[in-house]
Amino acid sequence: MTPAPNPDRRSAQARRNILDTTIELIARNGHANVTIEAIAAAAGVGKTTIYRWWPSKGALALDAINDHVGEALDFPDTGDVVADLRGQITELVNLLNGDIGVVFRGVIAEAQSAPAIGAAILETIIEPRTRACQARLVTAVAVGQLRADIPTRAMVELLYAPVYYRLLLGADALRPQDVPDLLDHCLTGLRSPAGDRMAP
Amino acid sequence: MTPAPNPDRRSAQARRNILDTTIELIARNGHANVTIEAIAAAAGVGKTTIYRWWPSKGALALDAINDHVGEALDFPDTGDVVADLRGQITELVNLLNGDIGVVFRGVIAEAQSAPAIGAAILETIIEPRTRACQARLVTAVAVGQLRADIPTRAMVELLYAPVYYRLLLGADALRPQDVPDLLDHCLTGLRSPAGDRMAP
DNA sequence: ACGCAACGATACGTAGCGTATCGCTACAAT
DNA sequence: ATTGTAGCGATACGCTACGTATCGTTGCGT
Repeated sequence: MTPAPNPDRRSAQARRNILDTTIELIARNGHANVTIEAIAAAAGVGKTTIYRWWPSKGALALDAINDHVGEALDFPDTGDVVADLRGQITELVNLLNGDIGVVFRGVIAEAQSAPAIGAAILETIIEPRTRACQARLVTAVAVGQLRADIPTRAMVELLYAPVYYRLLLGADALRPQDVPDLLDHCLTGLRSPAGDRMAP
Repeated sequence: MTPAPNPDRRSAQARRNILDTTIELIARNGHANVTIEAIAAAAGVGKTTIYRWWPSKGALALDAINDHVGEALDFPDTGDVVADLRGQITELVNLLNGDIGVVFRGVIAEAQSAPAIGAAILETIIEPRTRACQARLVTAVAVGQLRADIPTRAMVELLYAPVYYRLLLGADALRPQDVPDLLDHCLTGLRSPAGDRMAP
């Protein structure tokens, strides 16, 4: 293996240009249609520099996402879990409807054949926010706003799965204004409150 | 454009070999790690033959999926919508946990940067089964088993989104034995039946 | 002033793309 | 029976991007 480079001597300027250019190029052309050489050229950087710090285009794009999103999407606690979820999911939907959404789709795509990328997505994006959401749900369960007989982990998946389903498999994007209904359906359930009146 | 080939003179043998080999190779190595040249070689076929009938690896893989799945995953109607959903979703989970799951993940991945593939997935896989599910839900609504104030389209997404979420973003696969609980959570909802007892 | 390591640039061999061009063969029309 | 047609497998082609190696250059710490 090539000797590891020294992060202390790393050019902050080159890193910034690379991360910004990555988002811009992928957002415009799609992940699969952007080459590392093109990113290097557009960023005014030697492609050696990219390969020195990132092992693949997917890893670079994932880094660019995390750099751009930063501390956004943190979880509030107003006491009303429905309002908190509505706010957070709406914010996520807005983010995914922009440039970040295109880049994220590409990274998830690459992860389907590259387990290392999948693990990195989970570790840097999904898991931290899942845990934050779980923590919020735990307090909601404690005050009786949510059922206590469902693992909060399962709740998180149930709430966010439709967002990612629409991102990756939907005919069109989920709109922010659709979030309240979506949330209500998850919370109230599909079963009729009237019960089964099939047989007379 | 190259003149369209005549389907009547197409070699059924070559088509069979290509479709079977595609599933086999992608299931073993992952979509991104299989080349059309490798499929042609393993199928004992000239790569010209593949390019003559399929425009891309994604289109070929999608065809191979549809060929292998065939009429499976049809929708029963036993009168009990919960049992019917449980059976159908379990069947889907089993399918996605096998070779088809690997191939499908690859096709969805390719679709993220290739809108034509995405449209083809919707048209040949998602939409027909969504409509079949919707039809079953409509009868369930009619007999009072499901709420009448949620569009059946939204219900379908709510039920199936967690399956695809786990397929594409999960740390590990959804097990068939997890389906009943998942279904119950969707049907009953996350909100506590006791109501909010936060403030004394 | 010096040395080191990251930098941008460039060259390189390799893999796979998608197309073109071979006879060869199976089948349909005559 | 003969002939024409068109899909077939094989092979060669130019091209693009990959990922690595190797330059001289530059900027920073000592």
